[in-house]
Amino acid sequence: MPLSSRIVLLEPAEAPMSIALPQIKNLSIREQSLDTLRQAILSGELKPGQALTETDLARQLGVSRAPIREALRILNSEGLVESIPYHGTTVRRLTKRDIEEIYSMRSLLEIYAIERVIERCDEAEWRRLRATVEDMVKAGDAGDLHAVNALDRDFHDALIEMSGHRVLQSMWLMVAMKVRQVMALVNRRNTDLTQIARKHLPLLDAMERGETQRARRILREHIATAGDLIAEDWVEP
Amino acid sequence: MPLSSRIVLLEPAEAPMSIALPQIKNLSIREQSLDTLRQAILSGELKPGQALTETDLARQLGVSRAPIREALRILNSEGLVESIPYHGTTVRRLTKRDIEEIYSMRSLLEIYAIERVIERCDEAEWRRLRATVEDMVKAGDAGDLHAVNALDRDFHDALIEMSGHRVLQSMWLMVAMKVRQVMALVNRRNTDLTQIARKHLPLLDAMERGETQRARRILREHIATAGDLIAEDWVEP
DNA sequence: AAAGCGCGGATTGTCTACAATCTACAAGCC
DNA sequence: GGCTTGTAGATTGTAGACAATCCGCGCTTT
Repeated sequence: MPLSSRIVLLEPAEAPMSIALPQIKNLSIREQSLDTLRQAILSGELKPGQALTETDLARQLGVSRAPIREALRILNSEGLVESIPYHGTTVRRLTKRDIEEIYSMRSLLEIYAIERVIERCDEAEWRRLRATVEDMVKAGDAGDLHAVNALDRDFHDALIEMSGHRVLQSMWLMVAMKVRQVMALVNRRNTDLTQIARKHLPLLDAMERGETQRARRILREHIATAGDLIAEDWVEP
Repeated sequence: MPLSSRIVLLEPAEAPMSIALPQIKNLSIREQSLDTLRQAILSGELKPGQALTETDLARQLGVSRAPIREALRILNSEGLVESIPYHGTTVRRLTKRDIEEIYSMRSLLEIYAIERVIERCDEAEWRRLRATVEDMVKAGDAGDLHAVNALDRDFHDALIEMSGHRVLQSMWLMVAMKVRQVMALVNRRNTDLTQIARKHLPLLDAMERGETQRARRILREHIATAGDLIAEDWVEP
């Protein structure tokens, strides 16, 4: 038996094997169901108002009701679904007011985040942000809607993460999920991709120069116009 | 049998019987367990780090594990407990950093709330707020710690509710729970009750006069000093 | 003596069956 | 006919049993 190789495996920080080998994670059925359902709601696959019957979900996913129920309770406290005792669970409906509130909360949280980021961000992180925006611009020029969306999410998530505020981050998670859901439900017909991507440049400039007030103003308008555009032609059920 | 009385009961809107008869609410065991556990955590009865074993809880409450598990999942996504797969659930620990973050988030949310309240509050609501503060002052003078706490909560909850922003309200709920927990865990030795109660008066004045900037400053300092005082002599486990 | 090995106890994860409750619709009564 | 009342079907709520996993302890092996 090659003892040497075993010893290497036991050495804690010798070789960076964690990079080569992907983490093996045996997620519980509850977590898998949760992820699946959440993803389906955020992608718009499960539409607001749609009924989520425990028995049906369990049969579709090939599991029992217990883990499904626990997943639904979690989704309920995340505000993505609504449950009525002995009646059922449905994907939560979104009104125009909801959308306005979601975007105003997003504005509040994100502006607070960039104030903190401006104070504590270092050179490496600025480069990381700038690289993301540059990729976004490229994707916009190439007309790759999917990539622009993903990079836009990355950018704003990174902003929040860099704030180093975990409570803020958990609140952001809630709001960001709703934003994703809204974005998936609205049919963006006249969206100029290159425009969206390039809008991030002045924000990043202002932040990097430490011009807090200007950064605040740009971000506030950025989010407000986005929210207003969506809320405007939102069709209530 | 007195038939007449039965007829009265059957009349829908004749007599205001809904006032006489209290609503009967059959809360599920899950909800009852959830309320019980949450209350125990917020009151400090269940201390951070304490293990919450499903079997034990089920036996203590005289129910099965299923509803307990669902309650624990909800508490987990509320951030009050922490679960590790196949290992157990514990009351979430609070670090000094947590407390700083909680109070800074409270400040952010509540300042945003009063900005909205100043714009849209009407005469009756100002009276309601003022009455609460006056009661608080009285309770403070009487040295009734419990009453001051309850009225303080009422006051700040009312502010949030008056903002008419439901998403803000749901975020507030999360933060306010943590604040309650912290307040219950810290031993306030040198708290001047009359001082605390009277501190609300200038805030209310500034708001009622529409002096937004001044109201912001007062509230920010009010919350910051409270948070700093607690964070200062917080003993980490 | 120290590093692997396996075993037992404790805890969580999942499944199945059964009970409680709600909605809607049909039957009965005035 | 309109209102109450009862019943059927569907759905959620709860219970109890079993499986999977983790942890620590003592044992073996080198």
